[in-house]
Amino acid sequence: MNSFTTPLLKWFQHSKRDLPWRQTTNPYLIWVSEIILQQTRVDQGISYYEKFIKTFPTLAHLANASFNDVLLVWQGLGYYRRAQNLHNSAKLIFNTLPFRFPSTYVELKKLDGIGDYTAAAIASIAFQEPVAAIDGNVMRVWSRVFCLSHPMNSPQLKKKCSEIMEPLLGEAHPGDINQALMELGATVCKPGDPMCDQCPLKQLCKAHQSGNQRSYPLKAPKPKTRTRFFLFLVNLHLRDQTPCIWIEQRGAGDIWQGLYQFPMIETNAPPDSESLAHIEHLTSMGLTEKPDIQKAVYVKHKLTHQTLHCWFINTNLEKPLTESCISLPMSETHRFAFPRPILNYLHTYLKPEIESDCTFC
DNA sequence: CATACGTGGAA
DNA sequence: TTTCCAAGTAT
Repeated sequence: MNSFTTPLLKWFQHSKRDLPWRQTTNPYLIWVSEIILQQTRVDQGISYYEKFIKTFPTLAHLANASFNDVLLVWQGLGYYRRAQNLHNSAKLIFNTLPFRFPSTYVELKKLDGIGDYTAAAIASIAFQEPVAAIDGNVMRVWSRVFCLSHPMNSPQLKKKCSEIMEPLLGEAHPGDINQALMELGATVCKPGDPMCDQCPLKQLCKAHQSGNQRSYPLKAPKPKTRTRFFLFLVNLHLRDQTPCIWIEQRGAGDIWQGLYQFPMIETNAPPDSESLAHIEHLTSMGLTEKPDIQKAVYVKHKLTHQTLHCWFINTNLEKPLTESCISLPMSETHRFAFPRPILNYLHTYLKPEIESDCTFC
């Protein structure tokens, strides 16, 4: 037995958390959990996993669902391309006869949304294939154990981890070894304050022995961020005695692909007389009153690579801003997926307004 | 290979 | 308040 895997597996056996996806070996469910957990904390992912498998209990359910319904379940989780990829891959698997869930690393990796890590995770956990699942946790653990001097997320560090793990996975329990390393990274060998006293690998860890555990892994460079200014035109109106709002779907090539928003104007600077003049120009579209920026609701929303400055402006736009706008009854907003800032505005300002304003009763 | 892609909880 | 960052992938 290996000097790493023996203490690791023993520790995992009695220290692992009781997580919903650990109660199954169903590859479909393992797959769903792995996609949800990409760049996502376990705490945040659990409720989404529960909701997802309740809505789509089998691959057939997912394959036969509409993309809109998949996106709706994903609403609020972020990285929405994951939902698209999951749905596309489910349809592909389900419609390729004879129906069989891909069961090897190589087959899995061909699917949209499944890269090195996820292919190895599913192959090892659901099919016992001895392949290394290397995520951020695993890289942090090995980075400390061997004092590796490559920055986090660098291809070099990933390659190094792959070389370290290859001889460990051949004997038995590749799925448990992968999960044990991830669990160790998530609960003990944490980024900020590793709890080395509880670590099954402390005798083997070079960083701990030299007291340098906090110096590893080396930090990845900060991503550059760009700043954007969004003006959302909020228009509550009556259609057939029913309170409605205009919404439009976001397209490809930008954030929030496939989600819905209020008609929006993006400017290069915070709203000023120039941008308001631009909005005024929309008078031809039915805007009969100049929007008052002072009354706008302002929200700052930060993404990994962007800082969004959002203003929500009430308008009396009588026609859609573009051809693709939909006049949606307020009672139907729960059928569409919105980005977090839109959803927050909807629930904080629009829903209460409808309930309190008698003109909409 | 560097960069874009969300969100929310902890420090 | 700001910063960090979490079970990565696609391009």
